[in-house]
Amino acid sequence: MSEEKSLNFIEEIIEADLESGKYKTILTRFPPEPNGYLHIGHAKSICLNFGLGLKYGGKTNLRFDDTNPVKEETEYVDSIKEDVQWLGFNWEKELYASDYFEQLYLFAVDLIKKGLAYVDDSSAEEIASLKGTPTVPGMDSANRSRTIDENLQLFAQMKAGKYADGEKVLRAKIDMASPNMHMRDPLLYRIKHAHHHRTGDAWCIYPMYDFAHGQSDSIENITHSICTLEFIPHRELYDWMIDKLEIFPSQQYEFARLNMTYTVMSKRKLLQLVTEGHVQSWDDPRMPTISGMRRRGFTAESIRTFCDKIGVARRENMIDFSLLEFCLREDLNKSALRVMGVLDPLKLIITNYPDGQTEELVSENGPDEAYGTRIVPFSKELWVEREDFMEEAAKKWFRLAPGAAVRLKSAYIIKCDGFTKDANGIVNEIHCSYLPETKSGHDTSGMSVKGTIHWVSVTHAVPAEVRLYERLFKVENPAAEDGDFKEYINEDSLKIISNAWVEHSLLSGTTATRYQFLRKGYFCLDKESAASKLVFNRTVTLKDAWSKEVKKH
RNA sequence: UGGGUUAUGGUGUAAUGGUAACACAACAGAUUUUGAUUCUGUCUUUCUAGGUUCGAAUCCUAGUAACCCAACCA
Repeated sequence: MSEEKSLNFIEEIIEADLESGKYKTILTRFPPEPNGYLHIGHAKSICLNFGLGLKYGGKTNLRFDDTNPVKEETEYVDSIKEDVQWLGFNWEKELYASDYFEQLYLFAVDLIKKGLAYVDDSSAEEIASLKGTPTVPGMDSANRSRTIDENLQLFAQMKAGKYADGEKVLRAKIDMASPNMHMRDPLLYRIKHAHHHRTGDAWCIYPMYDFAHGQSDSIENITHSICTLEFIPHRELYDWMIDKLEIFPSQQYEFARLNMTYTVMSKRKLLQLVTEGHVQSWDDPRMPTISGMRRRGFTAESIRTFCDKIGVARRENMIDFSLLEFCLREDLNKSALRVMGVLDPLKLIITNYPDGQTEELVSENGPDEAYGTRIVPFSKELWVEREDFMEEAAKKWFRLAPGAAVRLKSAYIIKCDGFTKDANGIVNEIHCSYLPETKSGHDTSGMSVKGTIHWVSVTHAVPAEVRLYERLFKVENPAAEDGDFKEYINEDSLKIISNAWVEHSLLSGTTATRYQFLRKGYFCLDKESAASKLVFNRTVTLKDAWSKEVKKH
């Protein structure tokens, strides 16, 4: 009651249904086809359906819409279950449309007996040409007037395997002149002599979406069947089936699917990215798949927050990728361990520091005291970030440059005295002197500097590979551009750094550990990482006011 | 004989006839041993034209634009 947040349109419907007594409790479902991996668009649907169940004390089923055996595989079933669980949701029942094949077959027989379905011998082409167009009414098939007995016999023979693929179909008898193309005698069953991932070879006829989905909802007593906008034209048929079959009246509601800038969101396109090698796999960290995002280091919490923030409505949308990044950073900032890692190393020598000496300095692990501290070794030679040094300081430059002073995080203030270059004219060493009285936590100097930089001790550092990811596409909406969407792929979306140095403490992490490399971004261990060779993914950068400053000039 | 759906700042989402608000983005500034975080502030909105009303984002009329529908896919 204290929650003032306004309801989305589906919540309004549910509250009205609960209040009127239409339902005592609600039952929703998340109904993926197991023909690919789940992506962030599915996450919106998952959060919606499971969220509604949770919010209103109802339940949510996970139902696999597995009515097309040639596209579906157990591998996908497994990944979908893993992804839903990872997102933090528990389903009431794990169900399959294929569980209902027998019941669905009986429904079809019922329809035939009622004179509302018939077997058609027409080819796919003939059916298409008789269908008409949106502006031209269709025409009846010659088989439309078959007797009920004949239809019953033919359908039984279809089931028995008497016919080859495509030889016959079962159609609903509705209205070939309907303005809704889906009502022009839609196909109910087609013949496919194919192996099904669950029913094996038990069936050679398979129900179409329109004869499986709504009926499955009804069998399960789903109260609110939520799908995306493109199914609006199917709703008339959905209702027709329930009416004619006289079964539980589930109701379909549609919302707008998620679109996000700089990525694509269709399984077909994502599949192409994988099969054509534009990315490595479905869980490539650049992919908008749940598994890709998980591997990249996204937290389930951040994805849930994102889905909550984008809302649920019925108009087309294009969400800024930056909103997702905002939700990610907001969550990671609360929990990521603060560590130091140098991605583009440049050697810094503290000329007045004793040779061979090591100090154990203390550095904080997290955003607040509760995270405690750890020891970070310090010595005469350090790796620092190459981009933290300029031969000639720019305006507003707070970092290293000849004559400039900076603080080494958790260590000392140092002053840059000079640098050397290699034979190619590339800077290879920076020479600095440190101020012993500026030791972190014990600073008695009263000095203050504008810049603080991260570092790792050369003799103590651990080598690591770091993978940096950029957006996968160069344009906001690749699907809407002229030509093939793949022309807009960002060829520089993956940058592999093989010579990074990180602090020793990173040897003890797991893939579940979230790190903030100070000043560089949020990172996590990749699944390919090993003790012998650490591999990190950059989940997301930190916001960077300096790079904006640079771009301005 | 076409039908359906949707229009609110740069992007999303609210406001259910009564002060157009919240978040992201952008832009300024303060704090900072992360140019991060945090904090403060600025910026821009009801598709168009009529109408009803004391009062319209909301109701009415007529337009306009975008998206969806003619797979033996889901």
